[in-house]
Parts: sequence; C-alpha cells; structure tokens
Amino acid sequence: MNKPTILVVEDDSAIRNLISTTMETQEYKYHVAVTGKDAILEAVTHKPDVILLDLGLPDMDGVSVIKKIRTWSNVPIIVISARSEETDKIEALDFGADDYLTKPFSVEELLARLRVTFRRLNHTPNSENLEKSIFINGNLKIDYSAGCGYMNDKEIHFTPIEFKLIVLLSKNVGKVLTHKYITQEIWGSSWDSDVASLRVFMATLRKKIDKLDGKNQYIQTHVGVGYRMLRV
Amino acid sequence: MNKPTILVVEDDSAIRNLISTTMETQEYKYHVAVTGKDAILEAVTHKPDVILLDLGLPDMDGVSVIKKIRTWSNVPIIVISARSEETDKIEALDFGADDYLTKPFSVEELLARLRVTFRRLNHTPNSENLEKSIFINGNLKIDYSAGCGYMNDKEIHFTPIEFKLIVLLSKNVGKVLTHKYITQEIWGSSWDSDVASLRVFMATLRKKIDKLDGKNQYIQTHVGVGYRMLRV
DNA sequence: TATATATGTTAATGCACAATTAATACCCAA
DNA sequence: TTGGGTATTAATTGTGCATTAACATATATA
Repeated sequence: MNKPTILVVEDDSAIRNLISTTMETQEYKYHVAVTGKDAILEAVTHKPDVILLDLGLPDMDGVSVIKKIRTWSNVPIIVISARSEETDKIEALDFGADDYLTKPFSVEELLARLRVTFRRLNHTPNSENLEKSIFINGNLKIDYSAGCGYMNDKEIHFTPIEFKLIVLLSKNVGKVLTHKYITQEIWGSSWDSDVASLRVFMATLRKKIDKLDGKNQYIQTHVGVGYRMLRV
Repeated sequence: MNKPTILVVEDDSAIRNLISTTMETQEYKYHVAVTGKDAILEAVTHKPDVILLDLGLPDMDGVSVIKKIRTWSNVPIIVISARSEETDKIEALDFGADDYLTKPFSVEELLARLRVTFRRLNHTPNSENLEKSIFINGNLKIDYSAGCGYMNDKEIHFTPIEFKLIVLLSKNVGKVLTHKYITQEIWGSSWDSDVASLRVFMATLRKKIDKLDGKNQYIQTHVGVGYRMLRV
C-alpha cells in the first residue's frame, strides 16, 4: 500500500483539529466526518484504509456506526472515546472495532497503533491483491505477483519496460490500446520519441512471445491507432 | 479457524493462573511459557494463533522476544505489561506488537481484544499456520525459529540483517521483490542509502549462498526492479 | 502502380544501475 | 576504555537497458 487513507470521525472541533494537524505532519491522506451519517457516507465513497471513530457523535450512537459499516466492510476501525468504562470498550470491540483508545489519548500512541494497522494491511493479503495474479493466454503465462512471465512453461526474462508493457497488454486482452494510452501508462507522458521506442519494445516482445510460439500470434498492430493482444 | 491456540507468556504465577483459568472457562486451547527463551521455543513448536506476552520476563527483554519472533512470524502478539509509559507502548507496538494492555488489566477487556484478533484471523486467510519453520531449497536450509541457516548441512553464520533478508527472500521464493519493498521490510523506511546497503548485503549473502553451492544460483537480480530467490 | 506515410528491425551509444572491495562509523560486551 | 563484530558509506569497476538513428518493409491512398 502506498498512501493509506484515513477517515477521521470526530465532532469535537478541538480534537478534530489536533488529529488533522497530526495527520498532516505525518503526511497521511485523510478525510473528515463530523456526524455518524457523514461517516458512513464517507466510508462508502472514499473507501478509507482505516477509520478513526469517536463514539460520542451528535446524531447517532458510535456503536451503531460500527455495526452499519460492518455490514459491508472490514475496514479497520480504531475507536477514540471519552468513555473509559470497561463495558463500553467491550461493546465496541465486540461489535467490530479493532482498537479502543480513551480520551485524553496520547498522539504518539495513536500514531503507533495506526502504524500497527498499516503494517497489518501490508502483511495480510486483502481482497485487492487477491485478484487473480496469474494470467494465461495460450502458451503465454504471466505471473503478476511474482513479476515474471513464461512461454511454454519456460521462464522468459523481461526488462522492466517490457514487463510493464506486456502486463498492460494482457490486462486489456482483446482491446486495442492507442499509442498515446500506452506511452502515457509507461512513460507518464507521451512524446513522439516514446512511440519510436514503443516500436522497438514491441519488436523485442514479439521476438520473445510470437516467435517462440510458432503458430499463435499474440500482438497485433492496428495501423494509425495502436496495438492489441489477441486472445488465442 | 476452529480452535485457536494461545501462548501465554508470563512469569508472575498469580497473573499466569488468572489467565490460565480464564482460558479454561472460555475453553480456549493454550500453552504457557515463563521465560523469553521458553516463549520463543513454544512459538516455534506449537505455532500459536495468538501470543499473550508479558514484557517483564526474568531472562530477557520482552521487546527482544517480539523482535526475535518477528524475524520469521507474523503471529499476533498482545502485550500485557506493568509499564504504562507511553514510550514503552510505542516501542513494543513499533517492534511488532499488535496490541498493548497495561496491568492491572480487565479480564473482560483482554477477552474482547482476543476476540478481535480471532475475528481478524478468521476473515483474513493467513498462511501463517501453513508455514513450516524450516525452509529447504536445493542445498540451502533455513531454520526460521533457530535463527540460522545451513548450506550442504553445514551451518553458516548470518548477521541479524542478513538473516532478515534471507528470510524475506525465502518466504517469497520465486517472487521478484522490489528494492522499496525489501528496504521497507528491513529498515522500516526506504532511503536511497538503504538501497546501497542492500547491495552490500546481497553481495555478502551471495558469497555465503551462491558461491558455496558451485552450480546453483539462488539470488537473481532484476535490474531496475529488485531481487528474487529462485527455486532450484 | 506509384508515392507517401506508418511500422518493423537491427545495431550502436550513453547512461543509469549494480557488484564488489575497502574504509569508516557504530554498538555492545568484557 | 578497548576490541570484535556489524552496519553503513564511499569509491571503483562492470553490466544491462533504454534510447536513438538508420534503414527495411509494410500499408494506405490517389
């Protein structure tokens, strides 16, 4: 995960500002919600990686917010609450909270617990990277997660750009990708010289893909437009 | 997960008994360790799903226990400590603890936090339990728990970072690991200078691994990307 | 068919990245 | 404080890759 997004739910403006400025100094991306309704809406629209949730919201009970979010998401929720009663903690934790801090809380501890959450997000494969990591098309195989490709079950070496390119093509099998789109994706910007390079890379890719598989053609040229990987 | 196993690490017999009886009333499966050495040994042999760790152990620092276990395992660790200092908490959390309770603690809260952990274990498919503590690849053998490696059944000494590195590589055999990922895992943050260091470590690792095994190559460079351990 | 334009292919160059060794800084224990 | 083992930094040499240019071939249009 590159930059985790945090949703801060807190109605007390003083604490909200404290947290906000903390988030900024840490250069975390974050959104803010003041009410429970806002919180749920934000959770839906922005898909935060973590939620910092105050239990004492003006419009609805904090635990209800947790329950609601838990009906469709397992996003980590760290509760920050003024209530230090044991029963409150247990209720919140059992209804889906992942951690519970009582006010007044230490900013450093909050950050440490956030780091724990991030660490876990990185270590446990979440639904995002569970997406199929192996692409198969004819005799061509690409293992996205391992970062390598195979032809007839024999590994072939790809340079970084070559790999980027074949990943791009394979993720869009059957679709024609324009020169502009491809160069944008690979070099970030589209120059004429990049298109010239692109042709060279296509040549080497074809040497590695098409020529090794005598009969099948994987990469097709669309004159004046771009390229396309064929489903064979 | 049907019946999670808990490892209880606590030298104070009163608290140990308190926790033990609690575990029994909950019908949790559990093991007990009194020293840090025991704890590490138990963690290896019984592969607990969760570890409850007291920081004040007689033989070694609790944080050292965390660090040690974290070199080869991501098992959730809940710290139970008499130290309520913020810095202690942050240190433990940053070195790999998942949660931190201060004594005297509420049994009910402990149970709630355990349930949070179990919940997480259930809906994040973790490979932890499947892992063996001994990794074998060609003539290379790594004993994660003992913290040492063998080449042709002869022990080779690894420095701490070297060991972390080879564990990381071995746990991702066949996968290309990016510079950024590796430096993040080992140093926690990714600086250019870390990549320079990484290269030095790779050189020494190769001297210890590749060069000792005349024919097989274990570590492969992916220029501009990172490194990969090959399954030989 | 002729001509222009677009694409394919190959080889050469320069640069960024990588390997390796040595030197320095750091850390812990005696 | 000192010494042994590690980590990090610096400096040198080596290598692979991206890019460019030059030329060959293909495709489109009149």
